[in-house]
Amino acid sequence: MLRSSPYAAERLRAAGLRLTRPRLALAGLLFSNGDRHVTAEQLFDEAVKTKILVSLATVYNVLHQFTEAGLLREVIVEPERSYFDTHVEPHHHFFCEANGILQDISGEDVTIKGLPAPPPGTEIDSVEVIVRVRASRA
Amino acid sequence: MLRSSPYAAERLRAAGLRLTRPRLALAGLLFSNGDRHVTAEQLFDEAVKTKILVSLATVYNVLHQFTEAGLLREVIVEPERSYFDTHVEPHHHFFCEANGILQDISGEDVTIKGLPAPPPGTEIDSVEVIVRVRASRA
DNA sequence: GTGTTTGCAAAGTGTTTGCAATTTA
DNA sequence: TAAATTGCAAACACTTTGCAAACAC
Repeated sequence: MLRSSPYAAERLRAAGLRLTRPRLALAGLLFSNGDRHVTAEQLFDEAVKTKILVSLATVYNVLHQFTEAGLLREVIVEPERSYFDTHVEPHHHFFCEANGILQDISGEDVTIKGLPAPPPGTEIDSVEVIVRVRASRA
Repeated sequence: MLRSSPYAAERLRAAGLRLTRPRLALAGLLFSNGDRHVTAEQLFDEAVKTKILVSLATVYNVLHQFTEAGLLREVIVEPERSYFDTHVEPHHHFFCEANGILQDISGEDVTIKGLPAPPPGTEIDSVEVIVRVRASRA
């Protein structure tokens, strides 16, 4: 039983992942509507609402499989929850703790100057800017 | 029973915190040796080694009390652990996941250009750069 | 003395895992 | 059919909490 957007199937195949019902369904939710930032729980709830039968454990598994396959990127902004971002190119984020909303900042527009060399014996893996915001009391 | 470095006592008093044995002992560990980045578990282990009797729960409580009092700053770089930084001024970090080591990057040397305005209705709380590094295969 | 803080153990939260049953290719 | 994946429930790691006893001021 393999039915979903052909686009999702495409991406999974390209990433070398088998086309299973949960993967196709979740890929459909994730990749059909522009850039998204979701937690496992959010995606699970969405799946349930959309009448997709998946277990929460599978949502976690799939999120990690997608991340390893380069289809997602994990964003760490809260100690108690992981966010997954469908935008995998280097870029930055606004994060509002009050409502848990992450928002992309294009990586190309931002320049960072004055970074020292990484500690001896290490090399830079990624550079990420997190701009924490709060509701303005205006 | 209140014995510890007078410096620690000083800071606690200034922050409006009662001078309790656990607080004084942990403040001694935290603030006597320049800037530090610790997890609750690390600080607890250190306390145990130093023959300081504190429960892990109290270490958590104290870390949060110190954070609220402005003596520490929480740094979020891993989903499964919180780090606490004795350096509370705005600054940035190198982080090596392989060994869990955080290292300060002075905030003054770094300039970030091209950040867009924060989302409508919000204002910037903090801007933090996290440079993830890995052991170089040199 | 009064209100705060501690420590313990239990509860909580988000996440991972073991394994039999199912499904993909 | 062989190998991979799923779902469930149990296990996990880290953190928080409830509450009686201990302590600071």
